Amino acid sequence: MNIGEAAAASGLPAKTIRYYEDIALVRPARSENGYRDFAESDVHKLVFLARARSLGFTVEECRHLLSLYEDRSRASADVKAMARDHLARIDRKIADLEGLRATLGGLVERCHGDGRPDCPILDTLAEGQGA
Amino acid sequence: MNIGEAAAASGLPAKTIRYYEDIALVRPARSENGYRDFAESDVHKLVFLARARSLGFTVEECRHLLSLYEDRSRASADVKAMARDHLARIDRKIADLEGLRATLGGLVERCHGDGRPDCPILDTLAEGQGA
DNA sequence: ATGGGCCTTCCAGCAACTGGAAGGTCAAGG
DNA sequence: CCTTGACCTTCCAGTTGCTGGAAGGCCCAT
Repeated sequence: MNIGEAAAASGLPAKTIRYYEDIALVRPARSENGYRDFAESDVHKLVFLARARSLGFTVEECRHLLSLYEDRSRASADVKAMARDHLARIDRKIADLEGLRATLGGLVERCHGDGRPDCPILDTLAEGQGA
Repeated sequence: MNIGEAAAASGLPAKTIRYYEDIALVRPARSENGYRDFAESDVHKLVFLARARSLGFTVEECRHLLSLYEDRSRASADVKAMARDHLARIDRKIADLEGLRATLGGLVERCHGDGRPDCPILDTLAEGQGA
C-alpha cells in the first residue's frame, strides 16, 4: 500500500506519516521503486496513533502507548497510570481556561464597547486589578 | 534600568524580554555600555504584555492590544471585539477538552488497571469504538 | 512522448520562547 | 592593581508537531 492509501485509511496526512517514520514511530517497508509500502499492521499503528494524538497524548506518550500495545505481556496498570496522568493534565488545563474565561468574560462585560476610548479591558491589562 | 531589574519588575524572564525586543514589541534605549536601558514606560509595556499573554492572547494579539492601548483615540469597541473573539476561542477549547476528558475518563474507569494485560484503553485506541 | 498524478528527499518555517556558548562590563574584596 | 563573580551582550540551536514548498523520479493513460 502506498503512502496515499495509508493516509486515506488512517486519516493522517501523508506528510505526517512521513514525519512519524522520521521519528521512528512506524517503519514501513520499501518497494523496489523506493516507495513506502505499508502493511495492514502499519496502518493499524497509524490509526492507533491518530486516535491517541486526537485524545491529546503527546507524541512521546504515543510512542510509549504503542510499545505497551505491542507488548503482549504488559500490565494494564501501566496504561491506566499514563491515562490518569493525562486526565489530570486535562483537568488542570480546563481549570486554567475556566479561570481565564471568568476573568476575560468579566472584562468584556464591563467594557461598554462603543466609540468612547476608555476601556476597562485595556485599563485592567495596564493596571492589573483583575488579571 | 537594566534588563534584570526590568525582568524583576515585570515578572518576565530576561530572555523573553530580549525576544520581545527582537520582535519589536518593546524598544528600550541603550546605555553607553550597550546595556538595554528600560524606562518606566517600557516596564509598563512589559507588565501589559505579561498580563495579556497570561490571559492567553497570542503575541500578535498583544501587539495589537498594545497599539490600541497607546492610541489615545481608539474605540473600546475594537478591544471588546478582540476580547470576545478570544473568549469564543477559549470556550471552544474548554468544550474540546471536556469532550476529551469524558472519553478518556470513561476509558480509565473501564480499565481494571492491574497486572492483567487486557486493557480497554489500548483496545479502544486500536479499534476505536470510543474515540 | 507527454501529461498528470503519484512518489521521493531535503530545507524552511510556524509559536513563543529557552538553553547555552563566548565574550564584554562593572563593583567589591584582597 | 587584579581577580572574582554577577551581570550584561550577541548569536546559534533546540523545543513540539507538524506543514509548505522546491526539485526531481516514477507510473499510467492517451
